[in-house]
Amino acid sequence: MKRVKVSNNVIRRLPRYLRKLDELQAAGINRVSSFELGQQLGLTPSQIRQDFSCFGEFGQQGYGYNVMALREQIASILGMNRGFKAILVGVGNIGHALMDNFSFADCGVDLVAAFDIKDSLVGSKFKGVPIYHEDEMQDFLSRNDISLAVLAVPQEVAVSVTNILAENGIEAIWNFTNMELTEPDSPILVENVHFSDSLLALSYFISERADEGHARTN
Amino acid sequence: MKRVKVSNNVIRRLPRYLRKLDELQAAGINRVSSFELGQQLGLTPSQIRQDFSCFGEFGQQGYGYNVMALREQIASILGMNRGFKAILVGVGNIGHALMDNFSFADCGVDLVAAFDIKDSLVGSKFKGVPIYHEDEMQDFLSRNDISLAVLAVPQEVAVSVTNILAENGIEAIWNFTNMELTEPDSPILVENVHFSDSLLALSYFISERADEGHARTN
DNA sequence: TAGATTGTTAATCGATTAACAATC
DNA sequence: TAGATTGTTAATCGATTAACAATC
Repeated sequence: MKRVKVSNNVIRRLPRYLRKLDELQAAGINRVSSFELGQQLGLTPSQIRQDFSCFGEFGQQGYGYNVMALREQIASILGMNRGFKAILVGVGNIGHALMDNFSFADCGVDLVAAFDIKDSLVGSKFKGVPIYHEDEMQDFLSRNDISLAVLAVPQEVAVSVTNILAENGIEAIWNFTNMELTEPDSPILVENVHFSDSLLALSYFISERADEGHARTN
Repeated sequence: MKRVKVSNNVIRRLPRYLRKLDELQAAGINRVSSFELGQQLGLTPSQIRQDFSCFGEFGQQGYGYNVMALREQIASILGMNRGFKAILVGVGNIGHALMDNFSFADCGVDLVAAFDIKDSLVGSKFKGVPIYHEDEMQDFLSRNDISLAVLAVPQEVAVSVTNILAENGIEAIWNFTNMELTEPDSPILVENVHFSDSLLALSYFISERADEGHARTN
């Protein structure tokens, strides 16, 4: 697989391609052109072909793309079949909701354990995932090859937990706390899920439309 | 306030400015330059000044920006003081986690009601927010000026609920289902929170680094 | 006043779009 | 073969960065 420097915009579109291809596959469609894909995703055919060409040649002239084959290529590019292992730190509401509703497996990620400090949780299993005490985390990490930590602890302890994770070889943090964890020198990858950023952007768009609508009636 | 067409990139940075300014304010800092702000956010001073200039002149030559004043300007741009009202549809794990952990008020949004079909929930209140039966939603919407719906229902009913919301004057949907709701012709604003897209992007970056690291050792 | 820093204009850089030869 | 559609190169467009006069 080619591994040239790919822009962030392209990478952020890959999961959207994947979802759409899954949808097409589920609908029994096994062939798609960049034109059709573009229409359904609101992108130009050019852009889609450019995006794919960052990683190789997946199509066929005069035909387009095989849905299943393209889906597998993109899954592979995203690292979905590398068997990355993850732990969940913090089994509060958000952590619990993730365990219950979110399919890590569908992303090719193996959630192997969860950690919390609450006695009522420690020792139990949820959907097959054991919940251990956070004191055991360091030991667990040293004995297992964990790439990823899902951080869903209270804000107050977010930074200290992050330090423990970083010291114990975690490569990436999927951050559900509202804390900015990215330290300039740290080699750890952080992907933030800032609910408020998302809601505020939406609030902006509602405001914008309200103002436009008002202007139009004047 | 100026309302020129502002690029999506700029809008997505506004909530980050807001968070950083809140942080500075909490730390008792009341003055900041574009240079300092840039350092802390990993942006260039130029970009920050360009971003702000889309909306007006908030700084002062030789001084920089007053943290509190700038914070209020950005809050206002984001529509945080417009008193937008929201309802939550679906009080499962995710919906419950949002009610419990997420501060709508901090985003200037007033969560006035939640809806579900579960008898054990209907009629109760959670953190002051009443939970009604989904059958009452249409009636509720007709009698209240609700801008925003937080969609946290099971995937199977996402589209049908969206239609009801659209027919009853909802302007925007904050979408926590993994369904693609954006219909080409629909005037409703949709902001998707796709957990899987976020995790898959992270998975890509871990893979990329692993490959690079491997290449480096060769 | 001298120093600092803005807002804005111009230059650069990167991403998207268009065009088209290659080819299934 | 003729039609369709790719992968890629060139053109365009937009976003970021640099520079600097204005001014606090």
